[in-house]
Amino acid sequence: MTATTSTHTPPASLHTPVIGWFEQHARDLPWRRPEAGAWGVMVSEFMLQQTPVSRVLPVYEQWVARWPRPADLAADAPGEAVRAWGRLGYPRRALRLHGAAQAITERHGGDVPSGHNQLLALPGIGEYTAAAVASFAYGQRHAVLDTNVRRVFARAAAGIQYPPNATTAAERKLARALLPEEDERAARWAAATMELGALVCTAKNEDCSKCPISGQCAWLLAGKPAHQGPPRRGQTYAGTDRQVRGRLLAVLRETVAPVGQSALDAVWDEPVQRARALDGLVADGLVEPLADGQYRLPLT
DNA sequence: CAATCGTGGCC
DNA sequence: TGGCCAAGATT
Repeated sequence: MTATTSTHTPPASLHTPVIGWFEQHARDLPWRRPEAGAWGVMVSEFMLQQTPVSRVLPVYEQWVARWPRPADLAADAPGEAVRAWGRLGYPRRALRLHGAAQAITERHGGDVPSGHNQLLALPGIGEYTAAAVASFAYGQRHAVLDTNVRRVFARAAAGIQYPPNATTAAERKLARALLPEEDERAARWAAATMELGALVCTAKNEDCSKCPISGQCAWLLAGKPAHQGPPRRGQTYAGTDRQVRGRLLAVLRETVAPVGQSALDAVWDEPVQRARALDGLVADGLVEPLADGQYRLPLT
């Protein structure tokens, strides 16, 4: 067997330019500052799930000021988390973050756990977020596969414009193979590839002239062929239950006092869909029905 | 595995 | 104008 070590040696030819670019161009985001701590990192990761940085920034500042430790959030009502979530979208994330804070308080002495499996066991934390917190907050070596990193790898390594709709085993394998050996450098690499995807190797209007690895990008070298596979599923919104749920919850966020049926009926004229949406919010624990027929954000 | 789950800005 | 996209998780 030919003893080429290259197969098992992480490509420093990629690491060095990408990490170097990151050191020059990384945004100064509050959750990247040392004072953010693991809790700040975790709060930011929940908020950043499917929501742009620009919209997260002000809400993040309010959250960590109001609830500086997991126990502070755990001691407050889940409805307060939903209210403070504001218009970030996907409000179940607020509920799950509150639940995660409770679990951290009860099971981990109030400190965000550092183990990948411990993180995975918390509500609202999946494969990506567990790896992100372990990597960014604790400097561990994990493959951090978010939409940005997946796109960068799809282009640079696979030579295609967009990654598959769902993360594949091949992507995980590739991400692990590309991981630098040393923990801190691996964590740096994770943040750097993510930032590269967010700022340069974007979904649309990518700027290859600013890319530190354009000379090694399989997609660019192939002439940037257009996306082939199945169309990436667009998300309709107007007229859906999601829109109705959003309107209902917006009413409930405005006031601490319980809200009557009539105030909720005013947000949507179709009664069947309106009732279904409200039932869904109650089932999700986002809304609490009271005995007198009124509704409010959950106190417990 | 595919559907569901918010919201707003941009080209 | 409207489809597309944004640091996913859950069922």
